[in-house]
Amino acid sequence: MAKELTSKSKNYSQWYNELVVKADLAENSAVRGSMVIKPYGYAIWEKMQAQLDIMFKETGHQNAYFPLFIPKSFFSKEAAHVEGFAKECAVVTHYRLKNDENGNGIVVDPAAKLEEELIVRPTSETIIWHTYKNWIQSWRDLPILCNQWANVVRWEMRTRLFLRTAEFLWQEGHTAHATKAEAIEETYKMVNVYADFAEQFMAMPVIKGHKSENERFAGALDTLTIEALMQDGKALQSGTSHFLGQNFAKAFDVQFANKEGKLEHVWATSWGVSTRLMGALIMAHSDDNGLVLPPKLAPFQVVIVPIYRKDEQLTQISEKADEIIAKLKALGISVKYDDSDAKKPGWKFAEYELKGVPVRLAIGPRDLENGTIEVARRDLLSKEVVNIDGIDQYIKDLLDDIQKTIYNKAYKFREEHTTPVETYEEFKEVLKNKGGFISAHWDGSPETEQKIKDETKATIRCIPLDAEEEEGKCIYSGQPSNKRVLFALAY
RNA sequence: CGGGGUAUAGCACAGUCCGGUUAGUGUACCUGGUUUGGGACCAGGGGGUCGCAGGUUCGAAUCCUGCUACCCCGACCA
Repeated sequence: MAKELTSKSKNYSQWYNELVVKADLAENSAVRGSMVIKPYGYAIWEKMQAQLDIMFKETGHQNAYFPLFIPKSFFSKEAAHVEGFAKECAVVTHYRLKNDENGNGIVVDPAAKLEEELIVRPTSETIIWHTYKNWIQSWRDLPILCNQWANVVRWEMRTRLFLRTAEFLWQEGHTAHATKAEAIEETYKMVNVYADFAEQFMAMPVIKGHKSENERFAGALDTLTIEALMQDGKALQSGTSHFLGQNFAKAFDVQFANKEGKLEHVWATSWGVSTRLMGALIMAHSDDNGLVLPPKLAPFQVVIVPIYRKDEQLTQISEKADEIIAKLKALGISVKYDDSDAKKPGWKFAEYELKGVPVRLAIGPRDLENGTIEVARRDLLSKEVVNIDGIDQYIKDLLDDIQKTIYNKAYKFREEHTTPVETYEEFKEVLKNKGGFISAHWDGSPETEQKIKDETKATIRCIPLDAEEEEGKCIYSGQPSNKRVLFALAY
């Protein structure tokens, strides 16, 4: 990593890309804007998936799978939706290749043109609602609470590793309800699941809130979001939950017979989080030595590095290490023992710091003599020598403490970088010199938000769910406002 | 699509302005030895169509033309 780059550096994306690559998480692939997720990075994603999946099941959802390809005509059925996604779709037009007669290698066979083009899903509302039409006839068929783990493709003009790749992995929940109230309740329920996941597992504090009209999902009546603050003062939308009203039910003609025997359109929600969460995790916690992973999402929570000169020493150390590993595993702690002879201890120390392993244990001849072990924690970069008796419980407590400490650090950072302002001058000053969330009054009009965006690049990240009623004046127009909203520069 | 930049070993770069030995440095890699409590040291070794295609020239990584890819800044966005 270049020395002048730090986590506070203005060239944050460069620092981030360096870290991501060096931490062995991902790299850009041969295809523009898409990524290869390397094994260590994918292990983190699997941890996230596993936990989210548990939380979805706990809230009554089931997994299902829908097609990758969506007929083009499906997209035109919901006007706002097609408007939102038309500009960034990958389109399949042919189904066969052939050898070129002029010797130019393999070419697309013009004879194999598809009758109707297929869109590689940018999101699955359309294909799913097409399917739901066949699943729903009566109020007895509702609700439908499905989630899909899948990849989607959005042909973005500009991409950024993890945060905005052309192809990304995500989950998308799609639910169908008999009543408006039940659908709205579902929308809130899932944004709460996301917030709990972010805070309890990613150790990343988030603000729950409504998106403004300008930032709302294409086709939604309301979009709830969790917004996190990165260390460079920019905000990242980390998950969204949409109340879709009856828009998709009407577009795909999905009606059910209610208890009175009358036909009604179904109410819908959709919600999703993506591999962008990986980017959030990295950018929220990393320091100049590399990743800092919360213990609950680390592929392994503890690494043991033996320090030895001779093979006999390694044998003795390994015996001790095996005892410790057995004890730690009994407490549900994941451990890697790195007795590889290929690298020296110093190299391993640096490497596991880069990878963000929460706790590092080192055992050498000195420890064998004294009955001790060296314990280093990644979040504080501190280390101490402790007695080996009771080490298992000691590590368990330490992991809990690290999880909390990482969260508290991020929380403190966010509190220190959330600034209430009263005037537009103040707004611009804070935005330029301090960054972070800016809490300000807004008149509620899309025009005002657009003007502020044009002039400062800052957008309304959300209207917080817990915003207090408060008389005020819009910082831009001076019109009356009854609550503050959060502005920030965003990724 | 607009504006700027880059393309030379797995990676990071120098060399290009001002053409001229066998294209170089760091790192990584291979072999041997000494090392191992914070990214070791010594010695030896392998690895290059200098992005692609033309052109100028006795001679091109270097000059000219065209093309392509990537990066950064905008418009777009989970």
